[in-house]
Amino acid sequence: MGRGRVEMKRIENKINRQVTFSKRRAGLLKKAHEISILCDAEVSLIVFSHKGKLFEYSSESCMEKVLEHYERYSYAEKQLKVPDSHVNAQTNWSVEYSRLKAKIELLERNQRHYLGEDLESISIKELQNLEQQLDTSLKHIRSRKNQLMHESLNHLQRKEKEILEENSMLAKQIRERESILRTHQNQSEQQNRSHHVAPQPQPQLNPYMASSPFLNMG
Amino acid sequence: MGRGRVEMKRIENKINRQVTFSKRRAGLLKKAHEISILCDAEVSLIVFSHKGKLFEYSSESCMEKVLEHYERYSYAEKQLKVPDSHVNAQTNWSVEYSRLKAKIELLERNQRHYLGEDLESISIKELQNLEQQLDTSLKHIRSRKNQLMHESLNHLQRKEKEILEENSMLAKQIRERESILRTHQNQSEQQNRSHHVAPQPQPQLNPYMASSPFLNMG
DNA sequence: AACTATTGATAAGG
DNA sequence: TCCTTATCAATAGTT
Repeated sequence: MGRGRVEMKRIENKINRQVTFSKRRAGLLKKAHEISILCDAEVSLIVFSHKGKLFEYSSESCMEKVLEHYERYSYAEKQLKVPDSHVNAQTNWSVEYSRLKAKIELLERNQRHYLGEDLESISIKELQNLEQQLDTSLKHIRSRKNQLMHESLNHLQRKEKEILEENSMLAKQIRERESILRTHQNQSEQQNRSHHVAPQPQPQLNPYMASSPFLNMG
Repeated sequence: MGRGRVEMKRIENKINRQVTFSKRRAGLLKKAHEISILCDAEVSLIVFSHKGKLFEYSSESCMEKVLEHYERYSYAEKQLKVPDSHVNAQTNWSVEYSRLKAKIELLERNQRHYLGEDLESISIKELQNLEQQLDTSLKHIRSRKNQLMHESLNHLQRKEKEILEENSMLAKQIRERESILRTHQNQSEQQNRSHHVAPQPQPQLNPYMASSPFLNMG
């Protein structure tokens, strides 16, 4: 297609290669899409340009979905084909990778169900199980929440009591200080009758201000 | 290309779809190969047929290589990180492995929470979020369950109606058969007054037996 | 699976 | 990158 036949080998001219790449890439992506629509197929196409730029097509909403499908499928195939005999380091990693991917896929699917999403695919029986499960979960969660709130309440009540006690102690100290000051004043008045000393104004006490300067008076 | 334009929608005819699938699949794989050769690109193509059979092409020796490249690339893109160029295959696998492990751990932790387990480690605020989340999930699940049960009910009601109609049709046919028989009996009696013919016993009709022999009476 | 009429992809050129 | 056009590969429909 196009003017003249093309030889099946790397296009050495850089510009030509770039142009052909972008044309054929568009065509390839289009055809990938078409087969997925026409034939109801699940398609994933990944293309890295020579320079390392990524282009991709996925028939599904998310590429990972197809890749996970692939990993699961090829994992199952490998399990059937290679019965644990001649395994090198490379396959070990691949197998492990596929296994983890499959596990993640399963967990994510479950999570969606726990979040009430993606429910179209599950049967009435499974829905009932799920409902019962979440009902039980909610009971546990509410019970734990109540417990925590009770503990929190108790803690606050203890704290309040402590602060009140401290408060009354501070008030007592203030009264003592007052009486001492008054005694001193009386003594001063007796010693220097010619001077008039005005009474000191009382500062307001904030009962919750733990770092009040009065604390340092103990 | 081909005789007449094709509409871009799922081919409903199963045979046609299957044939088109295998033709276009071959074309797609060929083109994927061609672009990888001509333009020196790294290509991976995964196709699952409607029935779930896998077909794949990879320009590299091993599909996993491309997928790994993809995962690294898209993961890096997501993380907005610059892909470090000086990493060997070993560290790649290690990084990928621990990434997956971490993901699984997180998912499993979440799952335990959704199942009302392992609640000691989470705060009141998180518990409240969880409670609200599961409450919403339960609403969705119950709504979906109700929908399914309604559909099931409607289906059964339609079925019942159909069966009742069939039933009454069968009853009508029986009445017709009876009257024909009676006519014949009368004729026989008139022709052979010397013979006494006993009335035929009525067979019991099972209303749900669709394959009743009466169906064949037209 | 093979054939073939027709379309659509694309190489080359601007 | 986009447009145009000549060419031919891909393929839809048929046998």
